[in-house]
Amino acid sequence: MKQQAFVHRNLPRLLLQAREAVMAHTRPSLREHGLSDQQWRVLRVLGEHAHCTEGVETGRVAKEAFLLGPSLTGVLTRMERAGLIARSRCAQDARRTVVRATPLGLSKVAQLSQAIEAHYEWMESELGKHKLAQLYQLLDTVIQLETAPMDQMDQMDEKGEQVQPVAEME
Amino acid sequence: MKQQAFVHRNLPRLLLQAREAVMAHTRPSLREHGLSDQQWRVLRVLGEHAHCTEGVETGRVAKEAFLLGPSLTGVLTRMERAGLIARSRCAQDARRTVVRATPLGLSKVAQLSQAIEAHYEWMESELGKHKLAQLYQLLDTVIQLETAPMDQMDQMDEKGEQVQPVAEME
DNA sequence: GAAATTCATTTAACATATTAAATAAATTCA
DNA sequence: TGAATTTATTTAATATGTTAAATGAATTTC
Repeated sequence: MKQQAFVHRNLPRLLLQAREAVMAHTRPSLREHGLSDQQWRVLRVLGEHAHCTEGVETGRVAKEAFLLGPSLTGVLTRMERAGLIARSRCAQDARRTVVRATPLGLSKVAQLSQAIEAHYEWMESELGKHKLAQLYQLLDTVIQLETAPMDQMDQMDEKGEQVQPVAEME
Repeated sequence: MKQQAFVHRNLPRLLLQAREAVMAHTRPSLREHGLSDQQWRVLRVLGEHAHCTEGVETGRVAKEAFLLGPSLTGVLTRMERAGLIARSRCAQDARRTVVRATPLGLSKVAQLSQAIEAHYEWMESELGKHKLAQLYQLLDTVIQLETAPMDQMDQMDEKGEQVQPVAEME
């Protein structure tokens, strides 16, 4: 008889598939603008901090774009080469690097934001506002549950650091 | 006033975070066994087809492990070097390569399956059976919705091929 | 105030992802 | 049958992910 090692669904795989399914919609638009997924994530973060005229520290960008430092370094190098962003040293603390989007980068944020927002409207109409909100909440719950569970408190440092990504690629 | 480009949550980011949060639990066990995320996905697939004594075609492995062909080639090379799997040519169709897990690989599947199953039990007890099932269903719905939407039928080939991953990296 | 420590980022080495092109075998068709 | 096409996989080139180590600057400590 057939062995049945797993009685549950494969949750990481489901989450990955769902992410890919959603991104499959957005990706063509990104590519038309010559952006990789990661470059878009960085641009989006910079757009959210467009009021910071001095720029955003790379550490913050990494956290909010969900990228690891070494990955971000390469991404920023290519984005700088493409004229999407500009890097400079932080005046107060010379250890830090600050990044800001160029006008070209900002214009891409504006255009793509609109397209992506339209996609959300479509999802909402197809899926229903309630179900989408329900999904958001369930994901929040899972993240919270797995990120700081009781039986792992001892493994956490005092600051309750966020778990950083360990898997991804484009 | 502050610009508010996005009124919705960032769904791809939420899905990525949730996946990372879940994997953060499993990953230490994988690493103890010297496995990368991708290697585990391959082993899990092979474990699910352990009754196929001849092995599984790499095309099928790629689909079920959610890896692209070129990535799988490298992963299998390293897994073969580590003694986890064995490759051979398909007798019927010499274009195909078939893979099977070695006893070492199978033993890792058995051990890790148990640990992962325990994790699901824990999640179920923390989150509730109902909510977990609800999450599964919502993810299925999103995947189905985004994978074969009405306004994109023209972009699909006749066979309704599954969307393959475009983003990831361990 | 100089040595030790901490902190932010980058570099280095290797694994994986992505796209396009190349190989090689099977199938179709003239 | 033999050329053209299709199918399965690999190779190649480049981008990103991951870990550890290195670099450089700020902070602490004595």
